[in-house]
Amino acid sequence: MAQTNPPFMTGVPELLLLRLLAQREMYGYELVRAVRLTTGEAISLGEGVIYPALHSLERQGALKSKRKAVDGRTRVYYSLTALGRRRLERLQGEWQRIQTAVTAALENPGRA
Amino acid sequence: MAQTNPPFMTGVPELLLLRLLAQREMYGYELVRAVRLTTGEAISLGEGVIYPALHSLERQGALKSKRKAVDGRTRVYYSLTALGRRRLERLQGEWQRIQTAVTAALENPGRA
DNA sequence: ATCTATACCTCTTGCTTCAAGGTATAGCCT
DNA sequence: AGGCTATACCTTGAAGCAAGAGGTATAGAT
Repeated sequence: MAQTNPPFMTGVPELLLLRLLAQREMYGYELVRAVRLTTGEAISLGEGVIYPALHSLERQGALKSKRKAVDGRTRVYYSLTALGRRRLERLQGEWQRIQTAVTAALENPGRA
Repeated sequence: MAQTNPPFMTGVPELLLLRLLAQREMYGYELVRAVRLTTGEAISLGEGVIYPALHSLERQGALKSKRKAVDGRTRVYYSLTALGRRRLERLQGEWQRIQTAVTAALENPGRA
């Protein structure tokens, strides 16, 4: 059980969170569903992935949080900082680089 | 020093090795250069990645090896087994799934 | 009263990649 | 002879991360 280190997923949670939060502020539980939706159910991240990732990003200054009470529930809304936006851009570039390279290698492993 | 867990690289070495060896048998040192070439220098895997990966894949029965002496040097040539071919197909599908989902989420994080 | 959905959280388990370092031969230049 | 580079194999240690399982608590519906 507990499939550890699933292929191609390293860095993906962070990238998706930053991308979603670049649009509007959201809270953890909401992000769990948003990831499933925006990836067309192809990627599903559990709370055990989302929450630690959010905390880590906040600790590093990429996100800032704000508690809000809604319908007697407490939500923690996250939004991007300037540092977070730069981080998103950098990560997005990395993704582009690797995605392009791997796809090219798969299609044409004979020549560069 | 030692950039650990670089984003988006998990599973990539294995995928690239299987893909290259699906074309023709190759030896470790050759694969190091082949990866650089076929990815247009975008991805460069050191020997510390290649050799352990090859050993692991062989142990799991995805590869078989054959020693050859060439010009007084000993090379270990690897080639795919039937199990390795199935593994390549499965991994390639995984890559496709995640690559498509992430790209879609990056372009259009608002709607599925 | 029970169950489901919402909403937060932590801990442990396995990986995996990567850099650095280690061995040995062949060929070239000085 | 001596030194350097390229070839060719290899191992070890560090750092971190995704995932599942499990834990707490409130609101609303059956």
